[in-house]
Amino acid sequence: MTVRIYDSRTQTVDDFSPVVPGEVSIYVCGPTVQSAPHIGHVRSALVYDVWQRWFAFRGYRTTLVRNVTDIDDKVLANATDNESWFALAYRIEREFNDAYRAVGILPPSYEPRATGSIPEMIELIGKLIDRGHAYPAGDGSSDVYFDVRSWPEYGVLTRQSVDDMEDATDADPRGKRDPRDFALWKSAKADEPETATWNSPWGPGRPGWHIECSAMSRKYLGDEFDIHGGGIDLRFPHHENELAQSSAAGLAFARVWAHNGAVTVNGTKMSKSLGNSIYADELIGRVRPIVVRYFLLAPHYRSMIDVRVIEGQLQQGSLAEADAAFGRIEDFLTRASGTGILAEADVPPAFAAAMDDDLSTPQAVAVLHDTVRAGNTALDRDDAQAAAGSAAEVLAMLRVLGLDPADEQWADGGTDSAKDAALATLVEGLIRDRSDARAARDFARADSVRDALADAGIALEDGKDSTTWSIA
RNA sequence: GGUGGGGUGGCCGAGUGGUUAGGCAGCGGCCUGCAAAGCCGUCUACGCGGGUUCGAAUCCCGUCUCCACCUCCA
Repeated sequence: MTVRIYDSRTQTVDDFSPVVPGEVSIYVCGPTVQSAPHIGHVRSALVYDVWQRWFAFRGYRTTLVRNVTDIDDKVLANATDNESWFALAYRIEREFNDAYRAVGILPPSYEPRATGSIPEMIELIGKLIDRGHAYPAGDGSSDVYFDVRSWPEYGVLTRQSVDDMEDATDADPRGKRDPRDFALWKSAKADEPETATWNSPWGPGRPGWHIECSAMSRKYLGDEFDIHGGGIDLRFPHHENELAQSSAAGLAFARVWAHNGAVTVNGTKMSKSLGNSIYADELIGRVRPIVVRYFLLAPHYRSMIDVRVIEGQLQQGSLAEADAAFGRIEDFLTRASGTGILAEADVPPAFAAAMDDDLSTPQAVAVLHDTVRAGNTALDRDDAQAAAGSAAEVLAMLRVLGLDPADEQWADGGTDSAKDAALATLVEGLIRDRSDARAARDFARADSVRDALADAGIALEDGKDSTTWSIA
C-alpha cells in the first residue's frame, strides 16, 4: 500500500514518494504567537499530527517541524509597558502548547523559534541578492525586498500571474520596484525596542515573515524535504513567497504542498477584526478534549469545519453529535471489556485504505463505527471471542488516530481514588437494594432508587445478570 | 477582475457512472417489570436548467449562490 497525498501545487492526489526512502520530513507553519490560540490553530496542528501518526504507522521515520513565529509586527504591537514582546511571545507560545497538548497533539520533532535562526535568514537573503532576486530598498532604509519580476515562476503555487493580481499600486511603495515585491528584511523603526533589532549587512532590522519559514525549514530539514503544510489561508502570499525565495535561492524545497481547511464561524472565517474567533479553551471547556479531537479530525482535513455561534455562544449542534458518536465507541469498549478477553488486532484493511487515500478520516471513522456495530452485535449474541476481536480492532484504529480513551493523555489527573472507592461502595450498595426490590417485584421501590441515582447524575444499565453504572 | 473550494436527506458529513458511506435525531420492532444501552428495519437527498449515456449526486454546457485567498492570518 502506498500513502497518497493531495498536492496543492499540482492539484492532484499522488503516491507519496519521499526524498529519502523510508523517511518523511514535514514542515508546517506554526502560529505567530501574538494572541491566544483559536480552534483553527488547533485544527491545523492536529491535521499534521494525524498525518505524522499515519506515516509513522506505515513504517516511516518521521520528522515534523512546526515553527514558532515569535518576532513579527503584531507581536511587537501587542507588547505593553508591563509585558515585553519577548515575554508576550513566550507566554502565548505556552498557551498554544497547552492547547495542543490538551487534544493530544504530539510535540513536533523540532519547534524552532524564528528568533533562533536570524543568521540563517540573513544568509539566505544575501544569497538572493547575489543571485539578482532581491535588492535593498532605494529609499535609504534597511529594507530588503524580493524582486517578484525577477522570478518568472512567481505564482506557480497558486496559479496566479503577477499581472492578474489585484491592483496594489496604491500601497505605500517604500522603495519597492514593484508593489508586489515583499519584504525579506524590515528596517528597524524608531519606536521599536532594541531587543527586536538585529544587525545585518543592510542595516539594523528584523526578518520578514516569509523568509523565516524558508530559513527554518532548510535549517532543520535540508535543501529539499517532503511536505510543507499549513492552513489554506497561507497559500498566498506566504507559501507562494516561501516557494519563490527558496527556489530563487537554488533550493529544491518542498516536494508536496499540503493545506488544511479553515474553521469557520457561521460560514465566515474567524478573524480578529470581526471578533468572531472561538478560542481553544472555549471549545475544550465545552466538551471533553478527546471529543474535541474526534470532532476536529472526523471531517476531511481539506474541507472546512463550520461551527455555529449564536449571540456569542458556541452552539452544541455538531459538537453534541461528536460527543454522542464518540461516546458510542467508548460504550462499546466498556461493554467489550466485560468479556475479560484481551485480544490484539491490526487495523482493518478498509481503515488503512481510507487513511492511505489522502488521509480520508471520514471513511476511516465510518469503518470504526462499522466495527463497533459488529462488536455490539457479537456481544448481543454472546460471542465474546468475536466481540473481543472487534474491540481490539477498534482500539487499534483509535490508537492510530490518537483517540484511545484509556491513554493516560486523557486522564483527568485529579482523580481521587479514595473518593472513587467510596462512591463505588455507595452506588453498588444502592444497586443491590434495587436488585433485591426487583427480585421481589417491588418495582416502585426499584425505580425510586434508579431515579435517585439519576438525579445524582448516575445512569444504570441492566445487563443479563448484573447492572452497571456510569456517571453521565 | 484573477485564483481555488463548495452547494447532498431534519442536522453533521462521505462519495467522480450502476450495488448501504458513517454519525446524530425521528419512527417501527426485538430485548427489558418499565427504562437505558445494544441490535434489526425504516422515512426525508444530491442548488437550478439543459445535454451525453442503457444508466449520473458523480461526465459536458449553461445558470444561480456561498466561502476562501489576492492585505497580517492555521
